[in-house]
Amino acid sequence: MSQPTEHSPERPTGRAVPTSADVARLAGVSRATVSYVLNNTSAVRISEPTRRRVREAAEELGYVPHAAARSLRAGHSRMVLLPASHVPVGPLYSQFFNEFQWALRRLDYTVVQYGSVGLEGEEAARAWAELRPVAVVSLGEVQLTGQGVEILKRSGARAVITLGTQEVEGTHALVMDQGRVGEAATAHLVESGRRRIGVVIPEEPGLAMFSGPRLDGARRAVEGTDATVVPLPLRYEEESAAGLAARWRELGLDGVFAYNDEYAMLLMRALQDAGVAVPEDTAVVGADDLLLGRLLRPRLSTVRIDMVLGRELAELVDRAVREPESPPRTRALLASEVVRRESS
Amino acid sequence: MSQPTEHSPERPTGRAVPTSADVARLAGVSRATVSYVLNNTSAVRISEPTRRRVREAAEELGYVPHAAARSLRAGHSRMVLLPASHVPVGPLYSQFFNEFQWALRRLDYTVVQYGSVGLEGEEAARAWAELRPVAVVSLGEVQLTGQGVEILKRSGARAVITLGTQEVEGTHALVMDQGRVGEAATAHLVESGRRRIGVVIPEEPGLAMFSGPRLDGARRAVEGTDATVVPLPLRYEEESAAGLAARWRELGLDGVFAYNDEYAMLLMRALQDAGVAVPEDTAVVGADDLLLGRLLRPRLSTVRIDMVLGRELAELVDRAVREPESPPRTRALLASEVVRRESS
DNA sequence: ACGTGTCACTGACACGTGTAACTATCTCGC
DNA sequence: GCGAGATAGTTACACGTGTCAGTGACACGT
Repeated sequence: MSQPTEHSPERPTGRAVPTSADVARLAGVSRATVSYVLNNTSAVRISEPTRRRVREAAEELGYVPHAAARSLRAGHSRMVLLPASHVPVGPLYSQFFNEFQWALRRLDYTVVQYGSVGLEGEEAARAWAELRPVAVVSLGEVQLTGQGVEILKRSGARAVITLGTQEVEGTHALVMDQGRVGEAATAHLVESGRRRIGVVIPEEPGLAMFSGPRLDGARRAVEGTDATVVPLPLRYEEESAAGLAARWRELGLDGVFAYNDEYAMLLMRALQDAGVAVPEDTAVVGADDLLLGRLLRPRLSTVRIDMVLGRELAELVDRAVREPESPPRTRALLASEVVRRESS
Repeated sequence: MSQPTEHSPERPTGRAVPTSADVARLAGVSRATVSYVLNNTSAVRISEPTRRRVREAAEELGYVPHAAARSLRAGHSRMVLLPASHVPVGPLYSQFFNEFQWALRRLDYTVVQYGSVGLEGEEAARAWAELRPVAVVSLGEVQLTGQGVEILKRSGARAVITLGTQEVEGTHALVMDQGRVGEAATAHLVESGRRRIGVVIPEEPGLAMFSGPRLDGARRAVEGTDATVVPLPLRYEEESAAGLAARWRELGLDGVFAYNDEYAMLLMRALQDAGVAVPEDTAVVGADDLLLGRLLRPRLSTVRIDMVLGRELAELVDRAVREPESPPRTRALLASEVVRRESS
């Protein structure tokens, strides 16, 4: 609109985006030469003076290659696609994620997190396939179906890796066996003499994927014993916790696995305020081994979870890309270990 | 280097990825017709039977358009690029981020988070520019220079928006004035009669961007009063907090702004263990208003921060894209308010 | 004089898509 | 019988890049 001294009717932005042809023109060489120089193609020899002229021209024009055109021509990209997560994730996951990105970059992949909020199943798979990634690493928020995997593979993806709570047909699946977390926590409570054991189920959406298997694991742990398990819906709010604590005696519970440390802290405070002694009347166990859990009195017992290493996962991706014919393998993860402190 | 068994020169995957030409062949029409049908181009009329044949052919082949080719032809994309964050961020930020993504998708943009871990300044800008995004929203981890902004704009980006702690030349800048957080917290302490006020500075890397301005704000708050400010380096570990608490009497502090609620909880526990009464001997104020802070005894006083709304930011991006000639505006953010509880 | 080889490049094509310009066929008014 | 207009398509080009095959120019051995 009001740029001072621009009057070219062509481009609203004023000047066009420079291409390799512009660089070639300015350097007085052919476009092919430009490509050879800027990509350091070893099969072709270009004299040193020419190389310099090309580099200087590129610098002067501020030339940046067009990634889309490049990968169109090449027929493939080294892009690894990660559907962007929309679950509020903790620091544990955050650290894993950075490590993973860093490792992939080391292996010369381009990591792209693609926001597919609001898309589901097959539709999401199609949106991802449009980008022609060489690999897709789904972190479990979007449930990938066998159909979706087929779409991705047909679009040229050489590897589809899922990191979630269950196996997906046709993919390299890293299954985080959340059940073992619930099992370990509950077994610990049973061993320390508890008999009626509550299991907190967060009411927040998006966590069912974790809480379900954890509850199943808890049930497994009491099989063959005289202990029983009681599911306890809970919202992450003080009122909800207070309401639950008020019904505690009537529920007759003497132990609780509280999903994770945050819910455990919330519930433990509510119990104490309601006059329930921890651990005497009721033992409380969380999960994730957060630092904050150690600050409470009594100190919170927890389940420490060994997350998969980011570097390890990156190597798996790389191997899967290089050998796309190797059959997809499923691997179980999530070694977990009870850390007993004072609340149990 | 050492890939073991690569000897198929043509296509390792066996069958090729279907293109619109394949669809055209199967449907017995021209490629243009396929494009018109699949894009619902309104300017051209295609009969209903033909439309059906094309759609069925596309379905049968599992055709998915090639995003790179498409945006190459179109000359632009509706991609908004977000440099991926590698700061361990809290739930507050996480929520904002999801809202932002969702709102942008509503406006028909494609959100891509690009992992530029390990790249810096101009190099990072160049990597982003290769993707030819229509807008770049930098969330502050990577410091964008004026030079970098120039590269991006020359590559066709119609808007560069920075959300950070300081303004960047040539961009629409949303400046989160972290100083006001420190100022509000410290002013509150001064008003309640405290005179020697500690300000926690996390030693974790990546947080300096926030802690520095907060300290400055604290200093501003004591100007013209007889109160003083003492910086307190602290690692997010129990030992570090215990060490600091052990020196408390010798430091002679009677109030502390602990950077945020998590550090505040850590420090408050250490102080109590060291025999320092809160709030009688020392008042403690955190920031972020986490639920967990309300669980402690005494309940933690804090600074509630009104984050920018994701939807609001998305609309700003959209406006900037549609009117690229409008001059970049800088806006200050971060209204913050002290929530007094029991620890101060 | 001639084949062979090396050096330093250039010409031309292909990747997959969107769309402006064109064509062929049919209908209708007069 | 014939131009005008609608209908239903098709042909051809452009986007920016990588790379194969070719092309002069020159050197060298026989």
